[in-house]
Amino acid sequence: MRNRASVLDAARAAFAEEGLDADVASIAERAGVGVGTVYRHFPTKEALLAALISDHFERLVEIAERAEAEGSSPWEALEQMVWNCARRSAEDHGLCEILSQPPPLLGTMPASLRLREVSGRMVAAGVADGSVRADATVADIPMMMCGFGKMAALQRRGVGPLGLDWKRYLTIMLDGLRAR
Amino acid sequence: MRNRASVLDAARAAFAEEGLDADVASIAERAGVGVGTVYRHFPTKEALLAALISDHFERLVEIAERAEAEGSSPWEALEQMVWNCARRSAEDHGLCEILSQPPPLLGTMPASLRLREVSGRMVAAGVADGSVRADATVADIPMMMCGFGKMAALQRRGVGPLGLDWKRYLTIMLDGLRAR
DNA sequence: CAATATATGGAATCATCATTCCGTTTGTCA
DNA sequence: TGACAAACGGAATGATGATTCCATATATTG
Repeated sequence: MRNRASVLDAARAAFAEEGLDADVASIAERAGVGVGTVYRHFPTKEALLAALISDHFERLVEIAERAEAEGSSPWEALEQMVWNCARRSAEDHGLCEILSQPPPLLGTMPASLRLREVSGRMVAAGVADGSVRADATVADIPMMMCGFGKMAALQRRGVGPLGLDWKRYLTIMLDGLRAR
Repeated sequence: MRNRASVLDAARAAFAEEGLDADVASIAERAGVGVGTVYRHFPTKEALLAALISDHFERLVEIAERAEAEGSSPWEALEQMVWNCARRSAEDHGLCEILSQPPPLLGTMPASLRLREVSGRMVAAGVADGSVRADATVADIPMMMCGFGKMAALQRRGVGPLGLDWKRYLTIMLDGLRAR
């Protein structure tokens, strides 16, 4: 029934605001249903999460493909992709936590593989082009995004007197990836 | 009684191997005592953790001070400090998690403040020297170490097909901090 | 409309942990 | 050695949260 959609929306909101440990009761409440209903549509909390993650990554793939097409140079494209993916993710606490704690399912998810493909092309183009450091690899991108997720999640939670700032983090990291 | 010491050691080992969520029962078991004994010596699990963290940070301060004294240039010193602190931390899963999830207590801990002081001097010297990017700040160091903690903790847990590697991470990050 | 199948709400169940309590053991001192 | 105190061990308690169950409500079908 269409309750499924409202559960999904509620979950998205709950995870975005409260992070991955938003409890199922809170999701049910937001959706205006009982917990039983949540479980009728999704076997476990994790399954619910997986549906959302997959969705989010589809969007990131779109962003990456657009950047690849629009970027006026390999470096421009890469930079645009990173910043846009980051901006899109930064508002969602839950997604940031996922980025920084890649669960096993993430690695095999179709959208994730496609994202890896696109960014792989971009890195390769940048290396060929001489704009990206010669030893760069596809793996550097998820690594960078993993760190981004951590910074964004912590910053969102207002943690510590340490000056955590995901924009600053990406600025430095991207400079580190650029060829000298 | 000297059980206090064995509890401390057991906790260090437990947190190092199992991460911060090692449970108190596991710590007690490792120490060969009952949970009651753990609580006789430390009011809460957090207090136990705080004792260990403080200890670890003392060591990091030493490492930093040595690097400052030995480094043949501000940049050398900074680099040496970062690599040595990282190496020293990398073996301890618990410490890595702490680095990547700076709890509030960390900010006010004396050793942490001293570490901030030392690294502040090093960054300032590097900027003055022209070897560190001009807009660098003390805050960049804990930020970098926070990311390091995340990478090391995930890598240790063998997470994902993503190529997480704290050495690679630091390499890129340090290049990002260096002046162009 | 009656009978059957499907969806719902939310209380009850289960598991996991930190923390507390108290009967027992070990150590000290006279 | 006997009595008191400090240190123990580990079962019991309390809290939190995912997941399960089932009585009830809603939709379908003949």
